[in-house]
Amino acid sequence: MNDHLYECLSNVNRRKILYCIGEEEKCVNEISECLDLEQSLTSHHLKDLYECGLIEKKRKGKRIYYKVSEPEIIEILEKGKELGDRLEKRC
Amino acid sequence: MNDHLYECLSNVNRRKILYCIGEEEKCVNEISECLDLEQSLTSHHLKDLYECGLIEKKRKGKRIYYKVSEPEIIEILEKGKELGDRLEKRC
DNA sequence: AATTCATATGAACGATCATTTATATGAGTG
DNA sequence: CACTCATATAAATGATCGTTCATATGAATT
Repeated sequence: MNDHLYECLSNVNRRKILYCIGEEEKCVNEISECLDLEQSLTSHHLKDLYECGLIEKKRKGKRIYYKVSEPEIIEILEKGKELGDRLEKRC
Repeated sequence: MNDHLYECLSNVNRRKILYCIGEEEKCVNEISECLDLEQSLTSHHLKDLYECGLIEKKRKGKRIYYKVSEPEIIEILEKGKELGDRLEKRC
């Protein structure tokens, strides 16, 4: 998984998580609810994102809060999304 | 495969192909040799890239030349690479 | 039209991935 | 200390992906 950024970004749920915590940090439950994903699945994806260095975590009491470590990733995602949309419309 | 750009970019050989034909258009054999990939594997990846809209093809005699359709993709790849490197060094 | 060169395609297979289920860890609370 | 809340992890499974091998297509050449 940790080979390259783009492998980590290839999964739509991981991209959604990045968008979701891009605005403000959130705990695992919030992310799960926000994206309607099972808690354990969210945890798995958070692990991948964390090992890739894309997100940071911080414990506050029982909860663990995650946030994007490099805000630039959101810009890259946006650029990719724009390009993707443009390519689709072409066909 | 055609769901989203990032799924197409997740494979390292496809990314290499994009870099390879980013500078100037090349035929399949040239791409194969350039990246040391089997011809059929190259063709498979070219098909994926083509269906994603990332590349264009043009026949000249026996050969088929491929080029990047949206040069912006190279910039996005570069940005991703820079970010990926930065994230790795952090650890 | 048969042959050759360039590329594409299809089937097969192992490898990796995404998801679910069940369970473990670990911090706070009564 | 027992309990519960929040999160993590491990095992299992089906799905998808990357690659290889064999073969097909299609254009040029003889």
